[in-house]
Formats: sequence, C-alpha cells, structure tokens
Amino acid sequence: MPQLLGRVPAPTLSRLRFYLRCLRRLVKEGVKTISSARMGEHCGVSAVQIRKDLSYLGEFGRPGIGYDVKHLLARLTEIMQLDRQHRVVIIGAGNLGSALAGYSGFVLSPFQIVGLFDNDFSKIGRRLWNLEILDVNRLPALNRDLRANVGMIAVPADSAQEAADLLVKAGVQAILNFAPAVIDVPPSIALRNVDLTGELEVLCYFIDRLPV
Amino acid sequence: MPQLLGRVPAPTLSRLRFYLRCLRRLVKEGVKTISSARMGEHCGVSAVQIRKDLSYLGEFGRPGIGYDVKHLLARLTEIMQLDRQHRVVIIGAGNLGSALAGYSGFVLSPFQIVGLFDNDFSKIGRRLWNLEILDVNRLPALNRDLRANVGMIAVPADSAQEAADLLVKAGVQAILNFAPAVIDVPPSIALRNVDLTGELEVLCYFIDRLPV
DNA sequence: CCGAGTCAGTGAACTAATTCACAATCATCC
DNA sequence: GGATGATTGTGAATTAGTTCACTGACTCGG
Repeated sequence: MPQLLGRVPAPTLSRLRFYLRCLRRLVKEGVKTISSARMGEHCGVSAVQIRKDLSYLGEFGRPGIGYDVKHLLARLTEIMQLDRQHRVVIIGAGNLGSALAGYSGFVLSPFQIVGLFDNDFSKIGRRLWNLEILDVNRLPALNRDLRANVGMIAVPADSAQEAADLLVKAGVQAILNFAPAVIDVPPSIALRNVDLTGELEVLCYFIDRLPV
Repeated sequence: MPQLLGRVPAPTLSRLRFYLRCLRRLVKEGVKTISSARMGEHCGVSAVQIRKDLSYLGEFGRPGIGYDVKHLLARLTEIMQLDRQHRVVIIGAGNLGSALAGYSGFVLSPFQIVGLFDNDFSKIGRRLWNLEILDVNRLPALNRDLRANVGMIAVPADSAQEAADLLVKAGVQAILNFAPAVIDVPPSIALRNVDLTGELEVLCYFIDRLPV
C-alpha cells in the first residue's frame, strides 16, 4: 500500500472523483486520450489544477499527447482502492436508509450492500431489497460473517454516535455519516459526513446574493 | 439584504451550519450563553476559528461572557435566510427523490416540499407522501402556482442537466444536485452538489492509510 | 473599588492551496 | 531531420485560509 497520505492535499482528493467520473464516461465513448485542458472543461476544473492534482499521485501523461484514458482510469481506480469490492452495512432502515439500500448507483460499482440494520423492533425481521433488516445491537457479532469494511449511518442525530460506536466495534474501516451530528471515531477509521439539510441551508445563504 | 458575499470565505459558510446545529441544541437544553471554546468542543472546530468566522458576519459576543445563545441563533438564522419559508420542488421520484420527499428533517424546518416531478409516465399521477407526482415538462408552467424557489435534482446523471434547465426556466434561485454529474446554471443561481458515491469513493482512499 | 480570571475580536504570522510561467517532451508535417 | 504546435510537469509567485498572540471588555469576589 503506497503511503500517499499527507502529501496529497484534501481538496485534491475531493476532486479526484470528478476525474474518475469523467474518465469512465470517456472510456464508454471510446475516447483514447485526453488533455488536461479538455478534461477541465468536462469537469469544471482548471487544466493546471488537474495536472497539479495528478502530479501528487505520479506521472501519468505524455507531453504533446495528454493522458491515456484507460491507463489513467486504471491507475486512479487503484489509488482510490476501488479495484476491490467493498462490503457495506447500513444502519437505519428509515426513508434514507432504505433509499441507500436500493440505490441503483451501487450495481456495477465496487460497493455491495451486505447488511441493513435498525433498532426498531417493528422493522427488524422485515425484508427490503432482498435484505433482512437486522437488530443493530447484533451488528458487531454478525459482522464476523458479513465482513463489511464500510458503514453508512442513516439514523436520527440522537443515535448517530451510538451507531458509530457499533460500527467501530464491528470493525469497519470507513464510515459515511448522513446524520446531522458530529460523531467521534478512532483516528484510524475514515469518516466523512454528508449533511442534506446543512447543504440546503448553506444554499439559502446565496439566494439574492449572487452577481447577475 | 446585506451584501455579505465575497467577504465571507466559503469554508466559513460551510462551518456555519455546525454552529446553527449546535445553537439549536443549546437553546433546547436551556443554555443561555456559550463561549467560543465550549462551542468549539461541541462542533469540532477551534475556538479561534469560530470567533474568526463570526467576525466576518458581525460582532455577536461579549468579552468575559461569551455569546448569547438565542441572540446568536437568531442572527445567524437571519443571515442564512432561514427565517423565511423556502418552497422546494424535487425532480426525480425514484428511490432518492422519494426519500427526500418524505424526509422527516424537513418538518419544523424552513423547507417545505411543494412539488415532486418525474419524466416517467408510469409514475406521473401516482401519489407519494401526500404529493402527486407531476410531469417534469410542466414544471416551468406549474411553478407559477407552486412558487418554489429551491429545487433538488434526484435523477440519473444523464438527465441532470435537463432537470437543471427546467428548474432554471421555472425560476428557482437555488439548486441542490444529487446526481453525479457536473451541471451548468446561470451565475445568479446558487448551486451545490451532494455526491453519495463520490463521498464513498473518497472514503475508500483512506482505508489502511490512516495513522493508528 | 481593586485584582483575578474569563473571553471576544483582530492584526500579524504562518500554512495551505491555487495559479503562473516556463522548460522539457513528443507527434507531425514538410 | 529540423521546425512547429501541442501538452505535461513543476518550481516560483500569489492568493486564500488558519492559527497565534495580544488587547481590551466584562464579571465576580472580597
């Protein structure tokens, strides 16, 4: 495992997904090579920014030509560790949890939903998208078989920390938190937050304040 | 409308939602005043950072005391324009769109879902969460009555730009895009993107690369 | 009313990120 | 095979964001 962390700026890492997305489309369209300038147009990032970002990860391009689409995609996929399957459990079988469990974007992706958990006894035992809703308190025990390494938290803010603790105890390595709450996990576990209403709120700030 | 834009750094704006969230909880708990240090612990931001952030928006605190919780909450709410109702339409009545339409976080919030649209004739006309699913092509016309000023895009990447164009034509002022695609809107319209699989992908980068 | 302790606000120093400017590389055409 | 135009990779300059260090306001206890 190349220890690329620390040298790679966080904004660069966030932009990498745009490049991945763009490259996948280019592969589908049969495009063989692409310049940083052209790719920049596609994903709304300056050409220099793309070259700089990629330079943190290695040298992929050829002067005068550009980047080999397939090769760059393969390398980035590898660096992002998307070349292997990730087994995902979801905590919270409410609206959001159910939507995530059935999200079509996961088919043909390296992410496979292997478990759906809740603490509501009226939900436990029912089936959803071919998954049985399981008792969240049994998660650490059940994960010996499930072998999930990624967890998604889709519970109300009050129980988010509790859910996180159970995921940690279950041994996942990465957590995506959708609850509008600050949660605490050991430093060795990767954590990112997605805040729906938060994003909406920030959006409102800009209303009537943008240049025409 | 105070023209606070441009002077306020984007990261500050993103952190504001943490402060809002924290203040709302403090109000509920009956806390009267709070210092930047204490608030920092609550929302995982340094005390100086909080003071600096707030200093971009005005002077809210009193030396030796801290911030008056209710007052600060009211002022931030006003600045973020969350003191008025926002009318929201959702495009895409699939898994994600349905989950958003029924999201419980919106009750008692300034966001009210007033319309749910799709282009799939097998869905149009059906009801979901007390909303009739409407033909997305009629959105610009129907929004004269709906009067939505915010739109959420929950369609596949292919049709995201199309959805955005319809929202613009309908006259919304802000768009929250959940489709994994780069979309283009006039500069006067606020746009933010939420990228579920993208976040998951970035998360994977950190697996096995975090310090123990 | 004085002294000790708390805490907001902020210019200055520092750190991180982006953009600039340009040398080096490569295909192509004549 | 040398000139031309395209394009990468990167040190240097610039810009943006964060943290430091300190001033001055305020409370409280005696």
